[in-house]
Amino acid sequence: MTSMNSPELGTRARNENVILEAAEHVFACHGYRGASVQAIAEAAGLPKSNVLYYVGSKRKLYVALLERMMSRWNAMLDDISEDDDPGEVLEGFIRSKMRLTQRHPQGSRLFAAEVLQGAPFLQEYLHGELREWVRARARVFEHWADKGLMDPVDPVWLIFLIWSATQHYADFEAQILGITDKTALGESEYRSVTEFLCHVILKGCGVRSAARVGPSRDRQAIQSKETI
Amino acid sequence: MTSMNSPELGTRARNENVILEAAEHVFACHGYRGASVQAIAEAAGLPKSNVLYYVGSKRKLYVALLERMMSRWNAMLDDISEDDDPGEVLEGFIRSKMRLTQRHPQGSRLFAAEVLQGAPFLQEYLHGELREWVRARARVFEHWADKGLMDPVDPVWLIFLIWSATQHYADFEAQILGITDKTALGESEYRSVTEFLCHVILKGCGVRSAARVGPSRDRQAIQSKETI
DNA sequence: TATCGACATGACCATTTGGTCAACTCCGTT
DNA sequence: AACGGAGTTGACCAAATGGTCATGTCGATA
Repeated sequence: MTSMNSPELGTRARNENVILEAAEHVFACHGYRGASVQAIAEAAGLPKSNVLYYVGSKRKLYVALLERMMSRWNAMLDDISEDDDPGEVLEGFIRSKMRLTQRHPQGSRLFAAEVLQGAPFLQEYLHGELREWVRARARVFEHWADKGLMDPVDPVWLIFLIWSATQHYADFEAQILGITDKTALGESEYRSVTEFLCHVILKGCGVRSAARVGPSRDRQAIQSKETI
Repeated sequence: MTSMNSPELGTRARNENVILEAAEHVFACHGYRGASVQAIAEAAGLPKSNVLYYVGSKRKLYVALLERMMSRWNAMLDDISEDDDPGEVLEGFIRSKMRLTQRHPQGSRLFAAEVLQGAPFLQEYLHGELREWVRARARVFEHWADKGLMDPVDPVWLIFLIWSATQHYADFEAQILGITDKTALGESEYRSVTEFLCHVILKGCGVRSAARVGPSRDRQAIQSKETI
């Protein structure tokens, strides 16, 4: 294994991957307490002892998953400035967040389950990094409102609106499938929802939509960013 | 006890209430599997045996809580018709749903946890009653769009938008508190969020806002409805 | 061939799980 | 005073929980 860290993953990396995927699913379904190592092991197709051998403990596994999800989230974030175009920024945010939801629904649900139980493992992150990120964004939004580029809405509520509206399609997938009578949310649904959200939210905030003619430079930038 | 079913609750009713409240909290935090009868009993201040004596089993308790939450939801629902005013209806929906979130955050979280695990106990409801309710609403929205009373947005996505944006303030309370650095969401926050959502969503759908001068007939109707 | 470290896993452990049960108190009726 | 049903609860059970450990297998190096 020391001799090869080449394209083909070593045994360790391969098994850890399998375990992480399985665990993300089980934790997302049942939360931290409700998930059992046995269930994760079965989902991974490995004996329980083997799972513990790789991940150390249930707690470490859970933390590793949360960290992976937060790093995906961080990789999605842009810095923005007052000089940027409000329409482009808002639309970019909506599209990025929606893409995150689409690509990592399990991770999104894992995050939701963690927050539902009071975010015991994410207190620090929420009160630190994320809070500052939101405040920075909020300041810019307020500046835009002052300049008359958008309605003077509460910028924090606006961020939460985008967050919730996109997150919903992962967390409440079961409800959406039940109601729309589909068996899965496909590319076309995600596209349709994204367009809808861009329309309603931008218009609702009095932001003129960014020029939308085919996939723009902006959109490609987002795509390449999200390809972790 | 047979002789008195007067104002003062009997022992049974009183204890069942205590247990339901405690259980709603624990189930909302940890989901069905993650909640233990022991934890519920401690939260209720009763011995485990006593809890089981009243509710029969963990499963029955969980189902009872879901049913209570769905009945609260049903009690909130209006029938609407094409002749109603789109602004009034949309605003009424947002306000009602927000009030439900505010009054029953535990119940909202319980519902979220249930849906997160794939809604095993609510399949029937989602595919039946709720689906029909959404479809009926959607038809009316489409009719309004045809008449030019609102933008031709996908009515189902619109319903989900309202659902998610309001639900968020219960389910992600921990995140919101962490980010806004508050310790609780109070009446003023809920009011502020509600006004924000009404503004953005109505404007975003191209619906002219209903005449808003103080608490209207409409608003009082909603209030009295929600007083279960 | 012997050795070593990564990988694999069944046996096992203390604790907790949901649930049962028998014994008990308490109080209104006879 | 005797009875009976609602309420109360500790003792108990089999099963599942997270985690440890000893015993392996296997392939690369010496």
